Amino acid sequence: MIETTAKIFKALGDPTRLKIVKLLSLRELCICELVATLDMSQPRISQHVKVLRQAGIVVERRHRQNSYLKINEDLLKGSVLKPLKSLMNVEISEIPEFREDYQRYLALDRNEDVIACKNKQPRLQKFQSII
Amino acid sequence: MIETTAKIFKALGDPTRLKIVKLLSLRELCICELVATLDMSQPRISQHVKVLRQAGIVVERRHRQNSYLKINEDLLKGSVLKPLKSLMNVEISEIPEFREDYQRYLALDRNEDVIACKNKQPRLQKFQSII
DNA sequence: TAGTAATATAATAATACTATTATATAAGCC
DNA sequence: GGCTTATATAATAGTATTATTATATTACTA
Repeated sequence: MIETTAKIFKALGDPTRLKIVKLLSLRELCICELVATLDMSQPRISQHVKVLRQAGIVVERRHRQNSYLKINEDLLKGSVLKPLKSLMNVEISEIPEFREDYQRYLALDRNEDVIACKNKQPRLQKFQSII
Repeated sequence: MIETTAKIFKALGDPTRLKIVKLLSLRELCICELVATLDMSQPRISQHVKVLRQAGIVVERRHRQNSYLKINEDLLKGSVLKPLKSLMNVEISEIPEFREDYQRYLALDRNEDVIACKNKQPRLQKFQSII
């Protein structure tokens, strides 16, 4: 869950890949058109597109020798962020990657064995985990 | 614009930082509480928090020696994605980083000087750039 | 079938990230 | 002032990303 979400954000966290995504929002383009438009080397484009594909951000349509790319409709609907939304909305106790962390958090929260800070400080209210 | 957007996504594109964000969605926590909860070294937490702060994802409140962190309200409102949304919604011709790229794209689109692919292929319809 | 176009992959060099250990700073407390 | 706590920064080693050049694959085309 954490890994999958991180992968999507990581894929969007690069200027070249964001440029590709923006161009694909205009229309479907093939690799060589991206190469010509962005004036970058073909392997460079191919490699970045691969990252975007593996993160499920763009989809590929093959026709003859060409590889036509377009944005995954989900991204256009704003639902790329579904993984982040569910990460933020789901109960932390139900997230496998937090199994041990959450136990420590609870202990700390109850001031039990895990004593993180010696001086107890005023604290803002908890807030709900809606993203 | 591209760089700023990439920075935000890059910041969220790391498992440790996503864990920190999720924990901060429970409540405000200080560095040492994050250290105790995630059972990671203090410099490791501090460095990741710095990245999140610089991307505007978390905000810091200083009290005595402690550094209390909470999620930027904007993130909770779902508007971290504002930069991505505006990137996707704004006219590409108005994005400085695309100045030269867009000229090449137009030429290619009109089949002018930039000849990207030799064989012209059937093409999906353009679609609107709504994310 | 030889040649070319479109894309993919490999090898590599340069750079950037991550986590660690060690040390510094800064704010209390005795 | 000397000690402790909380956090920051530096130096470093290991790893991962990025872009390049060179080469391979795949699908036409003449």
